Amino acid sequence: MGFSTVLCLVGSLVFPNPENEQRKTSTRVYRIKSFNRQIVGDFNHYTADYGFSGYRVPVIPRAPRSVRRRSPQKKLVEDSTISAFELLAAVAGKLLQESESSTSSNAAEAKVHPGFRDGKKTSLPENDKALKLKYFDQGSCAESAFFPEISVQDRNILSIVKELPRAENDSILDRTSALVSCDLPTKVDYDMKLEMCKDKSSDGTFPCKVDGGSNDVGDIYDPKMDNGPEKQLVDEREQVGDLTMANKSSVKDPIKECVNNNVLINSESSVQLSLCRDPIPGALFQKRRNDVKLGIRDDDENSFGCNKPCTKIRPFRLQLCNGYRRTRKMLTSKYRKVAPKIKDREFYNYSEGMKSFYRYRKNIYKRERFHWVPIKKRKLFDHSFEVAYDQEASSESVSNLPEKEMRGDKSSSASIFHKESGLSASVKARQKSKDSKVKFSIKSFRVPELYIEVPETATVGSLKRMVMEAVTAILGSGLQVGVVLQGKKVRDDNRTLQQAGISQSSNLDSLGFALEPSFAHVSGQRTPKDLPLVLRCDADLLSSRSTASQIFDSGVSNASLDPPLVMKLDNDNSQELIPSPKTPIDSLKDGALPDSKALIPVPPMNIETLAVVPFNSKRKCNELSQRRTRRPFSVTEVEALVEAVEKLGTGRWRNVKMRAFEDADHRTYVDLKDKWKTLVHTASIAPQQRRGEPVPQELLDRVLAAHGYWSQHQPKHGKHKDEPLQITDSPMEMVGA
DNA sequence: GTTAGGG
DNA sequence: CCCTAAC
Repeated sequence: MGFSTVLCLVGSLVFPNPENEQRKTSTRVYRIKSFNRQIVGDFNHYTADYGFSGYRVPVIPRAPRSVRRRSPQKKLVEDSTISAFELLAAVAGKLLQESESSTSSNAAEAKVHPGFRDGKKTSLPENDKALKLKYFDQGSCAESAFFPEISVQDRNILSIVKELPRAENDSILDRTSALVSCDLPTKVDYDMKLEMCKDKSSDGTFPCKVDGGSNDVGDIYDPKMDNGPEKQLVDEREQVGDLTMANKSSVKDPIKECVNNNVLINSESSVQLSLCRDPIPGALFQKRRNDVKLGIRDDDENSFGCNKPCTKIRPFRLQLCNGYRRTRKMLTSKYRKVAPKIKDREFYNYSEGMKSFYRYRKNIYKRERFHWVPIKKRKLFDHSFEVAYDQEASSESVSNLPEKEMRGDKSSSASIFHKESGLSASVKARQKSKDSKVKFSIKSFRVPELYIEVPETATVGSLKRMVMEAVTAILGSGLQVGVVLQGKKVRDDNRTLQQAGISQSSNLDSLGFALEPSFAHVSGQRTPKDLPLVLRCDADLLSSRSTASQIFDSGVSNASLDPPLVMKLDNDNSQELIPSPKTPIDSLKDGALPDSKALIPVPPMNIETLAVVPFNSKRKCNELSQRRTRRPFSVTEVEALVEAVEKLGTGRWRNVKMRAFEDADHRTYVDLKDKWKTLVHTASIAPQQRRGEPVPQELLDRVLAAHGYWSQHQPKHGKHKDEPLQITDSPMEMVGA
């Protein structure tokens, strides 16, 4: 059937909170939360290739989204800013509605329209694009609003903007300029900028973007680029030129082909497409508290409804590994909960936080564990997933789906954010009772999370460039699609959807698609051995979670946890655009984008700075590692354990290990001890209360018998080291008799 | 490095 | 499984 897509690039930036500019640190960390695109596709039930190249699908207009749905905005420190955004949102929404009927199905072809004001910029894309604007404010949960299909032609928006007080304009402008826009959306953005920049006298000029058609990547505004904005613009355009080109070709490919060929999509093309063709973007504006040194993922708050308003910060660390990737391990809410305690500690030092993190994790996990309600945002801590249930998105997707049939259909949407990789995907899955097909509506993909650290004195323009660089690097390095089902990564590409559990009857809400960076050299670092390598150092963390060790018989394993890219800009002279032929990012992608002319204001010394992985140097790798993957004991193992304990007793786990689990590297004696503990518990409870793979009652009986016996004979504490052997045959005989 | 226990 | 105190 037809394969249509709704593309939406969402760019998010974390802005420092101006109010808290008290910190001496001249560095700011920007977190690019996401660049999303939406894809709607229809997949054959039996195709488990996941090779659908949604990116190639033609862009279709998105249906308008009601602005009313926006959740109430939280009070911001900067009311003006809020107002501005709200205003924009409102306007956008209005425009959207108005233009709803005029949407075209092919976004690729943007029409040129005469400027609507002052004869300024003239080309205005006509296509409707969806503008998703996420707005994160300090201390508040993420507020998001979708502005579907904004008709650029509508000049009302312009007028309104223009009427805003200068302060507001500036705010808007700043934020707006931060948008990574493409295509049509860019136009809108641009026009607004033009209007606003009239009043801006000192910030330089706004580069006038030359309309390049639908493939524009969007301009990057650099207020400091007085001396050559145009040139900069050109460079930037060139930078993405190849990407755009690549896109074109792929875009034209009928989706059908991609879908039916069962061929994995060229990740690069996909990436490029997402980068260049994504219509528009939105921006996530987030504020960070500067007074808190330990950052905590803001998303966490959403998950737990935390009331703390100032914990927008999140822990992060920089890592130098062919591109600074951040090992993202402990970004869970517990972590946040302890923020108050560690707020004054070293910025990158989370040792304390980690402790707390672990301490709290369990409770939180318990709380979340069995809840799968459609809350706004939810996470699967065990897998570092953030699952968001976006009603808006859902409704939007539904209303925009090409097939009208979808309307009224019971559909659910859920997005899963892979915290470790920074990639996420929102999926809207619907089941079609006929044809044994499962329809997926991939609402969005996220590029890996980016952490960019720049000095406060850096210019917005430099920041933008860095973001662009980072994104380009990620995209250029290639991406691969991952399928996550219920927190587990489906790795077996040969499985059918049915086999993988992705079927009509399955809970598709828990299905997610993730874009995973696929750095060649990184992948080469993957641990060859099939070890329970959960505990690894930063370098390995890059992909440790993706190693084969995680692949289980079922073909499903925990999702990989790839850290995000991290960029750091420490140079106060960042204003000076330093053509960096070999920036960290460049080295990262290394060849991926040989033609890139990106400018990265990161001097060599900064590279070294980056090389220093804050966490790394101060903590043990294990501290950052994730909990080992759960490896349930098999009946065979239990049997071996029982037998060993029967003979050795319950106080010599090391011996038990050597005796019965010598070759089981993944079973430590502590594990055995713990298992015995649970076995005893299991044996003592009612069978109905037992979970997991059932252990033969016979074994459980032996467990109880041995436990009872050794409890009395206390072979523990090295009482009689040799007794076990001596009584090897007596204990069980006694008990069993 | 091991154990024992609490989490 | 994790974490730690106490060997």
